[in-house]
Amino acid sequence: MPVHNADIAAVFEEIAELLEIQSANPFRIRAYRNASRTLAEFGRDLATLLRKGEELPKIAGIGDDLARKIHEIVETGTCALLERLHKELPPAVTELLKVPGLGPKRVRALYDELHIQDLKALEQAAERRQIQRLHGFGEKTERRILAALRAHKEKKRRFKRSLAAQYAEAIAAELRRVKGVVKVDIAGSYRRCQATVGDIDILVTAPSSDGVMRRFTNYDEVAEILAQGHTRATVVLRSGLQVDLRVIARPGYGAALTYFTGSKSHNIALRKRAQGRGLKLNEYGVFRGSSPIAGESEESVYAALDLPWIPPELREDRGELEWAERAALPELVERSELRGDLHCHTKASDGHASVSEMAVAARARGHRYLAITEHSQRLKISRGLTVERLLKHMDEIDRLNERLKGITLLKGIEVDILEDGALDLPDDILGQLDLVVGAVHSHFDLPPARQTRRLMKAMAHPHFSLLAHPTARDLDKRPSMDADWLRVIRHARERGCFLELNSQPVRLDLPDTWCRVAKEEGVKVAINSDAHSIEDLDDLAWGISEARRGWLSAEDVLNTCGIRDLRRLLKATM
DNA sequence: GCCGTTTTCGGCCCGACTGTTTTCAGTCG
Repeated sequence: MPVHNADIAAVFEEIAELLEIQSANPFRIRAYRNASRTLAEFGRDLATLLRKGEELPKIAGIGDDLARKIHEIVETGTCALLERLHKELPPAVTELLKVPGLGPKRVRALYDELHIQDLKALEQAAERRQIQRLHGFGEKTERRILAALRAHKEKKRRFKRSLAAQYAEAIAAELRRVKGVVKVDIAGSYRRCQATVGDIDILVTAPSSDGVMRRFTNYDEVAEILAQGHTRATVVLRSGLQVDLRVIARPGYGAALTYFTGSKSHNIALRKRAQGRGLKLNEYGVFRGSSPIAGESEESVYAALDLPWIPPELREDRGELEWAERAALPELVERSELRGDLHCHTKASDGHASVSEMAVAARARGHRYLAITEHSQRLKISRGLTVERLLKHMDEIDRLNERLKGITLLKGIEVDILEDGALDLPDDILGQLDLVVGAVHSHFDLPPARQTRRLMKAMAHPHFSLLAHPTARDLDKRPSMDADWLRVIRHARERGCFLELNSQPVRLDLPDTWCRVAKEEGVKVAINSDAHSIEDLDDLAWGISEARRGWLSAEDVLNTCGIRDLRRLLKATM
């Protein structure tokens, strides 16, 4: 079985959890946890590297011991330490840690006292009222465990950012109306523009917290109040979305916003940096001893640590502090820099507007060009175009271009990439188009090697321009396809073709981490709406957010070019 | 277990809230 970085990361995470339950040295635990996280996001596949006989690259947080264990895991799929821990503690106990309210200490107590080692045994013990009798537990804790187990069965869902926005903005607006409130910000992963969010963090600046707390907990969408204190409260809305509120006084606003924007690991990195300068950073400010030296704005916080302000989208502890220190952070792409859109549909296939309606709407949004890219014949459910219908459609676009002012329509197609990597229309037809957008709509779960070959074969086609929604992920129901994405990206560079970042809120595909790899590999990314209606043209905003999270600048984005440069770049692919 | 313009040893991020306590440990973000 091939071992991926994610598998190595999983072994380290499990070791961390088991050590935690054993009350091992917390810093040793942290070392495994940090390593797990680093590896999960590491760009190059370590197993492949080692198999080629290459040295393990120097990775921060991986020392001699963990490097040895990586070798071991790559070779055997597991490691001796994990096996030993499994002998001391049943593997399933780690799932108990996922129950809210249960940490390592309580899991240990449950195992030692009641021999509970999985969720089922936990539920039975709670139902029999055995848990409340344990030292350090009580009736309330037991009830909470039962409730959490029930919620677990329903599975806590993550919300697409576009959906969370509707709930979050409404509650923020409500809090802005409370008397005395100075400022309301939505922080957390929402502000960092993550594709999905697990909960919402709202930060309120107000001289007194009472009115805000009252309005928050009485908000009519609140289904349950999980916690409520003087400065913090947590509720669950009827939609299932959890919302955390923090109220702070004015002076430390910037420090609080930084703190509650996260990410957690970015915060930790910042605090370490503060510490290295003899300072202390917390949500109230930057302190030398007990005197505050910064915190009124985010800029002041970063400046106190000798850093420029870092855009929220980059705050993931993916090297942004080092790049900021060298003043080398990218100038992130903005919506206003897009000159056009290279993927949309009309009534001719499964869209809702006519070609001319889409053109006029795109022009009104400042676009200088719009590629019309209907589905191809195989996708019958979307009324994909046959050769005959496509030829007719191309005529219509030509005629429209003659009378349209201020925008150019490009003739394209979203052609299906078939299971074997062939394209769903004949070469001579594809050759008559301005661009060929290839897309996978079937066979998402081929073995990775076959999936990779399929994509590379499609991209090698002489008329191929752009790979649409490359990983085919659906944030509500389907993970990214398994393929060797680094190879696919490098193949795009060799072929001179491009990758799409599809802006539909449910896709946001190419995902941020691969955007960054594409940038590093010199492959331009097209940020497209894949609009099926006029309103969908505005989805580009979501795509821009994902692109910014992927460190993309205007120069890394294909459709920031003017039409002449765009045609030249597309020509090179044909 | 990692790491070093204070250190190869001795550090390693910080505070609020809850429940079970009777002054605080455990958990969470």
